[in-house]
Amino acid sequence: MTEPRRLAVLRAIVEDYVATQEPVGSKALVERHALGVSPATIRNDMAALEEEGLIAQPHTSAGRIPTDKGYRAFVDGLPAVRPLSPAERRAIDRLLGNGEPVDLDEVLERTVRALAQLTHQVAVIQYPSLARARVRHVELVQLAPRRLVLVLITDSGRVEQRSVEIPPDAPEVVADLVTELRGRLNAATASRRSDEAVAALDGVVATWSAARPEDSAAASVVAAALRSALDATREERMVLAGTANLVRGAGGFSASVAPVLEAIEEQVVVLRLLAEMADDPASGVSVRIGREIVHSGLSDAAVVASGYGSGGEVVARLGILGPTRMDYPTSIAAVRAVARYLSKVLAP
Amino acid sequence: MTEPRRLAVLRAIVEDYVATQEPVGSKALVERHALGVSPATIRNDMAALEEEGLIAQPHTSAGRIPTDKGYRAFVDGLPAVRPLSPAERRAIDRLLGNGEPVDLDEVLERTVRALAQLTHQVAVIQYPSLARARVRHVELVQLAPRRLVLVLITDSGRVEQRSVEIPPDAPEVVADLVTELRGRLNAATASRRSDEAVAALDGVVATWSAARPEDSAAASVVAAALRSALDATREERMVLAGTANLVRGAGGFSASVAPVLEAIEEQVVVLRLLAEMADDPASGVSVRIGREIVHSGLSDAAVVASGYGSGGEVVARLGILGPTRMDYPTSIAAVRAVARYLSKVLAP
DNA sequence: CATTGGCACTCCAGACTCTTGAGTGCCAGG
DNA sequence: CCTGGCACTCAAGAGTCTGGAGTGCCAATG
Repeated sequence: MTEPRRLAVLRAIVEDYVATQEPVGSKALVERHALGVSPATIRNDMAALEEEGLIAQPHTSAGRIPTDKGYRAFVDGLPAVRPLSPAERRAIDRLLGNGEPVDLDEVLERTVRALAQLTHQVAVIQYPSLARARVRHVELVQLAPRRLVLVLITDSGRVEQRSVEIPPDAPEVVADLVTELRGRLNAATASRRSDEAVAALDGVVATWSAARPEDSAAASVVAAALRSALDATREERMVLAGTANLVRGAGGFSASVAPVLEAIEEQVVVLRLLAEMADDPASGVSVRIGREIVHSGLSDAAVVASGYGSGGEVVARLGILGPTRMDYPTSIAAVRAVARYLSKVLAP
Repeated sequence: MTEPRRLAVLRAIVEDYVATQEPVGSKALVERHALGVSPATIRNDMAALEEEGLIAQPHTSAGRIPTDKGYRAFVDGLPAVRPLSPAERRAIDRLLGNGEPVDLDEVLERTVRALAQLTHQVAVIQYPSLARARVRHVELVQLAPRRLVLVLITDSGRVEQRSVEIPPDAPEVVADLVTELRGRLNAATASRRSDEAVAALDGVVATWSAARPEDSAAASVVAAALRSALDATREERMVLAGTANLVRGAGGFSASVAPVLEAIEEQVVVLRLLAEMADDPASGVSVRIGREIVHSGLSDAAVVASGYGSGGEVVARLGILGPTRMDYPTSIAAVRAVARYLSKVLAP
């Protein structure tokens, strides 16, 4: 029983099971794959694979299906990243190539839809994390006597907004106060990273309160809003597409899809999951399978993810989520390709 | 066969069917509702109701289920908007009451989640339409020699952003150019409604090109971005929650939920649907049931929607989407309550 | 004339059985 | 180490049966 053949058998089992969604037996295996040995031999290999916990049978005398561990061995044993087929390449071009991208939101929106369509899974893209981004400009605009809106622009082009309500016990703000406050905030935070900018805020409030004590309340609520906006640049957001794919191939998940949908709606879960996945240095892609995902509702899901970012630096992550029984080679290739595309588009 | 009793029978059928999800027969009906007549009488009524197309039997010798038309009659015959139960009121307070709303995005996000939880359906909130909003401020910030970001702030607090790329054959822009362009754009558009502002833009580009012909290319791409942002204030966006509810009560939809999920992901469909629903003046809520919705994938869905807006003026709509077999009284009450809540919160 | 009890009829759902076929493990022989 | 053969297992599907819920119709009744 040669060692390499056993892996070939595992690979064949995974491929057939992914394709047919049915337990695969020894006879079917030798028919569909040129393994050069008889079914009996395959049975011996299967027994060994089952011994190792890589495959299992749903019931006695049924074919075998891969376990999480089996998928893991399959993925780790993949020779290299499969290049995209011409059809896939065309599909990417078609989905992403045309039209002028008008802003970050739209680029991500379009890209996530493309990824979902390519892989037939749920696609997720995390917004570029801006912990390293620098403050470019702070805009403060008055909408009503007691109502302002604050807009934070970072050098990566992300825009955060906060509405500010002046408390009723403080005096109403007037235009030149807004102007001056805006000036001071910009002076204090411009070109700073968000953590530095937050630190500088206290000083602004202090000197302001000393100079114009009657308006200290207004200054502090505005500062609080700015602090919140700065914090948000470190906080994560995401965009999502392809939810319908979850129920489409209805047999995808063994149990119900409800817990999966719930986990997805609870975006925090997905973001945390993406964050804790470290990419394989060779392929740039990481894979989590079944029980490797700690979250309870996702125990029969798998995630394929990759970092992306401008200039080689990973600023955020994207990926797909689907049943463990998914086409890993295709998914990995698609995620990798889309991550590269997005990195290129976002490069300044 | 008195006319009012027939409506009572219809109401009872709808209620039982919604509760049990099973066809309801004459005997079960008299047991669960105090109708004061015998099953045989009910059967006569049922025959009449079926004659009118309000109910139907899945097969001969099964109980009856309401048709779309039956639900419609049921909804139209509802005595009045059911007041919220104390439990529901508490739930709304709990879900929406606490915490300072920091900005529009977050208010809508939180509200839509609450609505989904209250009704156990998919909830949708359309962003406030800003066709009537006025330009408050246009900000133009330079990120790189050929890269700008443009931010549009309206007096309703909505913020739109566009990134602007200066074409490589035009000269790079310098700081004072940005400043001057920003000034001219603000002068031309401030306090204008978006359609007026769009109209004024051409003038800006024209005078600018005359004054500084070498930078006319930069001016026109910036103007295009601003025009796009202004257009977007009229275009619709929406926020969504509760997708998991679609599959939760798995028997909800007769066929698969896949087409419904697809329609929802195609947000345009939902937005168009919301837009074409006119609220009943009495309750402020409108209902579309089954085939009344033209979209093919939604033929066994129902939508309960309501407008909301600050100061009595409807600026946008919100609603829920679920199977035709839904608890209309509760849904209508919840949609109404949440719409009122949101109107109050957004009131300046 | 609406209402009611009775009755014959229909038909789905679930339980039960049977059969089939794919698949397995093991063993003895190459 | 591979292979063919053989006995064994078991889920899935096809039939069959039966109970019960439900209906429509009709004659009787207040």
